[in-house]
Amino acid sequence: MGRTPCCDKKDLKKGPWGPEEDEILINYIKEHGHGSWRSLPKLAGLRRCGKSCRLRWTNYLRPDIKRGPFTVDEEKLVIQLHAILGNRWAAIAAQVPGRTDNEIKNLWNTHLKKRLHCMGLDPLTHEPFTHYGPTTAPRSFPTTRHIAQWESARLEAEARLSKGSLFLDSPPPLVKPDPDYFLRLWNSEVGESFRNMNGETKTDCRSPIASSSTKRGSVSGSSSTSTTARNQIEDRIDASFSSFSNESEDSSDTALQLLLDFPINNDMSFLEDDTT
DNA sequence: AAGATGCACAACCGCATTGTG
DNA sequence: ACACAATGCGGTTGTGCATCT
Repeated sequence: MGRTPCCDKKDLKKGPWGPEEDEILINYIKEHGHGSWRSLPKLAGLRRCGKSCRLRWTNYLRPDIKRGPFTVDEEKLVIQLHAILGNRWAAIAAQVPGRTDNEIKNLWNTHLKKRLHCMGLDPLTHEPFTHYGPTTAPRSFPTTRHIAQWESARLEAEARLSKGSLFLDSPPPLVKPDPDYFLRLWNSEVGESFRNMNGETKTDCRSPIASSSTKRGSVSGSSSTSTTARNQIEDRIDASFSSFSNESEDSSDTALQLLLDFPINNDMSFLEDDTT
């Protein structure tokens, strides 16, 4: 009754791939395509299971993979897509060109999750934490309605995604799936409600941008530099989005507005280094 | 200088889904 | 409709490197 193992575990190598193995795999796929992953290792002469070969190819060796650190707009996009799609890394990766699901998952688990947490948001739901006491609870904001609206938008996005089309009723002239769809969604009334809801929280965490793009606080750090830091961040944001807008030219205003509306802009205190 | 600690990333594991006979 | 195989996906772990104490 038990599931048959994906491969005969005997005599198979595990652990990190060596350069020779990479070369064998690349050459084989270049020449024959991957075909059946299960039979590939035997045909290519690799002592790996098919699963391992597929993973190595899709996460590392594929020629269209973009390596290097995530840009600010990529990170924003991942956060926004996560709000819509949840932990569906493959679906998120499909909207972030050149990035793999594994990479995005790692980014989320190592950086973005902590960042949302620092911003007072639940990384799972993107909602503000509700651990405040009864006296301070701003229960009046229409959380339930917003969540329902947001969930509705999310479900629609999922449905469209699953159909391979991300466009609304009147398709834009672009043929490719457009990340800007999510930006528009985020910037819509629903997104705005969601953002406003998030914006009610305060945080004293340090900058997500600084912490991700520099190693251990190399961004200058005292509270008196907050304006400078803020300007720097805004400059970087402008730069990021101007390049982003080159690909979808009508999105620049929306994207910039989106970013300016993003919760980090509501309270920039965490941009400051947390050295005390 | 050396050990401890934390972080980032690659890889593995097991379940879910899809395809096929 | 069912069983089985193949593949895809997400969660988790292992490892190497950088930084801290």
